[in-house]
Amino acid sequence: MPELAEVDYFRKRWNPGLGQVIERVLLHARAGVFKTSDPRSIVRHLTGATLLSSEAAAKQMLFRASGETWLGIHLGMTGELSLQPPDYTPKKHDHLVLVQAAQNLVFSDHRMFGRVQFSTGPKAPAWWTNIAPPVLSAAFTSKAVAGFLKRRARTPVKAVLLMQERFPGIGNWMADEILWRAAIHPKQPAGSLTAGEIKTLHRETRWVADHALKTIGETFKDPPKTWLFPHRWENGGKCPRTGAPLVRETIGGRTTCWSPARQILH
DNA sequence: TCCTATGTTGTATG
DNA sequence: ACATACAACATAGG
Repeated sequence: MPELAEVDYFRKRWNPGLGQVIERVLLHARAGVFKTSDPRSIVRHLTGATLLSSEAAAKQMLFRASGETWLGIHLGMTGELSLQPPDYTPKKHDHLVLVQAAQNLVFSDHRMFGRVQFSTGPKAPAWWTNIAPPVLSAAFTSKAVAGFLKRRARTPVKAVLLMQERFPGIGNWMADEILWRAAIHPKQPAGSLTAGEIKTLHRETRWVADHALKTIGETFKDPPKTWLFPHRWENGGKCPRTGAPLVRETIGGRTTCWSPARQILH
């Protein structure tokens, strides 16, 4: 279930392992999560290394270890990171386990849409530095959003919000939350948004990212009932602002929930 | 059995 | 070259 804030929450779960030696590395070398990395290289370089730091950007995490090693993890659809006791026995879907004296750091993902990346060298690798600037950074301007929407003029705005090259970290639930707050219909073609709607979309994107990081990103608890979030999968769910029924439909290949009383196609 | 799932990527088509 | 739409990836659970 990982989008921007969930990813940051999972990243922090490994915090107790920072500054500590990785004594052993256990992995399922043939798991699909190693499609873009070499599991033997991971074992060779990380065994005996010290885990130094971590950061999150968009839906990715970067763990730096001694010996100029860079471990990247993308959680895909069902991935998660957990902290397990030293005597932990890896389970079926645990693809990567960093064994330390005080705990095991575990990456598991039953559906295997996640990815483990690995590089060595003095500089952070391209797969990390190429991630688009965060929606909470100064580079994420209303003007940049306007230009991006223009180039995707005929695509439903919902699908455009899922494009990581401009909205890094935004996923299915955040996109629905943003559009609901901005009172924009998810099917509205991106090129047909008014100047006012673009400004609102930009503002709400930042608001949702900021508040998700402060709530879910810290505690993993669901946002309050005043958000669309807790209502969007309920059968017979009601819009928390209008009280009118919510609807669901596939838009841009993803199930989308919106409030027809608030979000009107024009 | 059939359908769904908080994601990305490759491919076909315009 | 770019924009657009959708199947494919792999697995569990309702």
